[in-house]
Amino acid sequence: MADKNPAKNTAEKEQNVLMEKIVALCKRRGFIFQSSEIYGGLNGFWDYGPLGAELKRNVKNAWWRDVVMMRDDVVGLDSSIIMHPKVWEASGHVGGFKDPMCSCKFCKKLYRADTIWELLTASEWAADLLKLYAPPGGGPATGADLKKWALARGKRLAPNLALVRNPDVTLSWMAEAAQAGGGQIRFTDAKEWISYLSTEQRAAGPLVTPCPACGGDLTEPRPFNLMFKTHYGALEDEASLTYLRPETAQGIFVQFLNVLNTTRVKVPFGIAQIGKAFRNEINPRNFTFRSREFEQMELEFFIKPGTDAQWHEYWVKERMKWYESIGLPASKLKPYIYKKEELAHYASACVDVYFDFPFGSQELEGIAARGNFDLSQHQKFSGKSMEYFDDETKERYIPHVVEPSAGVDRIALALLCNAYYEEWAPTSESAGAAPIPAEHGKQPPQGFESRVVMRFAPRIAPVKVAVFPLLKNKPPLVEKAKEVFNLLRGQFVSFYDEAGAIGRRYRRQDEAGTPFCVTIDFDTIGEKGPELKDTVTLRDRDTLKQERVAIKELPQRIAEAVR
RNA sequence: GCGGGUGUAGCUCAAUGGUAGAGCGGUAGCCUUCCAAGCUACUUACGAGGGUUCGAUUCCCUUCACCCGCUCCA
Repeated sequence: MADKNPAKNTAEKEQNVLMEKIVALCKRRGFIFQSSEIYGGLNGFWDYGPLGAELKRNVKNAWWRDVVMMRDDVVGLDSSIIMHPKVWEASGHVGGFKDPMCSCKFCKKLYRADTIWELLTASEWAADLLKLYAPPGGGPATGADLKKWALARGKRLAPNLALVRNPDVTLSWMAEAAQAGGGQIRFTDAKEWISYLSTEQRAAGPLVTPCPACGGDLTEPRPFNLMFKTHYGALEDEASLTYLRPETAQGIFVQFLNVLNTTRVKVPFGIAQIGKAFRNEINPRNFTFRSREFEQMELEFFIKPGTDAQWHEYWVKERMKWYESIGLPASKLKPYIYKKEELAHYASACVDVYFDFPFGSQELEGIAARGNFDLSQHQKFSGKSMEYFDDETKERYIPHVVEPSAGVDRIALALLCNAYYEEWAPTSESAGAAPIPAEHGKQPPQGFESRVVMRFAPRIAPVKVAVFPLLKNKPPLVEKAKEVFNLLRGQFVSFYDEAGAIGRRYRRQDEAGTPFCVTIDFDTIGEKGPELKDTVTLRDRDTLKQERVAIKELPQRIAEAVR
């Protein structure tokens, strides 16, 4: 393989450095901590600190407000994490949720067992070798042909294939097997033929499946069960085995009839749920992006069969708009439209919402048109009819469903990555100047100092407003500041700080992403006369501009900005 | 799961086979101080478990976590 483009390497390195800075800030400021850190941490699990908890709650509240509160056609649900084990048989998770994996004993590559044959036929060496399975003369090639291939093309293309590693041994056991079978081996198909040529010694075990990359021996498929097993009841026997839910969606399908019967909803309508889900990811990576315990926001929107395409399109648009409403810019959001062959057999369409993280473009949400697969499965497994009677058309049917399913933790991470910004802010000697964007690898000019600011949309910022007395050793200022703080804290997540120099307190709030800081000074307590009495400075996080505002106007000013 | 790297204070980084030091931060105090100001004091660390050794943060082994690459992502 040729060297990677050095420019790309540099860019990648910068992105890695950026991600490291974001992770460091998350820990330093109390957004995200490693789970069980004092015991050395636990791979794939993360805790949210005081600021992270607020951020995450804001994400969930924004979603609940826009998807449930503000709509006539969606109701909420909060189902249990542990459900009847049959739920997971019906959903297909028990059967299909464990992907058997094989790895190559030679080059160590890892494959999903059910994709290997596909990869093989696409690989250069197997495609080349397969020409000998059905040569122009017909029938599999002779041992001499195979040996010739092994010594020439095979050596280059598939160095670890048994036929190439040790052609004489491989071909001789095949010849023996042929003799024992009466002259010729009857291969059921090309797949089996390849497996024979991949097996150096038959006595050592079953036929070998070769590695698509190098031809080496793959291990037997090992099941990876991606669901967390647990037991209900105090006895840990087979009968009490169940799972922590790998998605919240099934709780919705399972309670479909109860919701239908208690809320007088009519198709089309949706059931929304926010909650934790658990998956034994093979390889957690990229900070909180792929965690083993995570939180989902899922909507199952039930529709009349045949209206799938239009509702799917509707929800894709709605959801893209929503991401912009919480401050993720359209330029970093991309829809990924599934190709026909990538869809599950029951799905008619699926679009993922991708976000440009520093570690690449990754999925935040999937919006799938799943037909009536889930309700049909539960009807089949439970024996309960999931049919809906449409009063208007007098039709009876199992509703189809469009499922927008979003990851709270991924969205929170996207917000953190998007908010992180380094710039050069004026120091006291050039106070009043506007901040300027930092230039990579350079020092700020005279009168400026670099600052890190989390530019969250005010709507999702963890803390909305911080209140400071200019000096803490002047009781009238402190008293007044506490009064203002108490005025605001009931309406907004607010923070009171009197420690250290005022500039330091501003910078602390910049790293927390607090959009507003209110400072009580000597004018507030009337030292400069009655016209400035009971006014404060309202400082804007992004522009650093200060404005003189009457205390009684503060709640409205802030409310308008954080709505 | 494989390969490579890393692990010393909250952060960044030192030193050392004889149990560790700085800068920044944090806390407290002084200061009529609006963008990480100044002065003073205080605070905190060798990821975990074994082994070698009189003695291990340092050498060896194991393990855990994090980062990078491969792979995977129903």
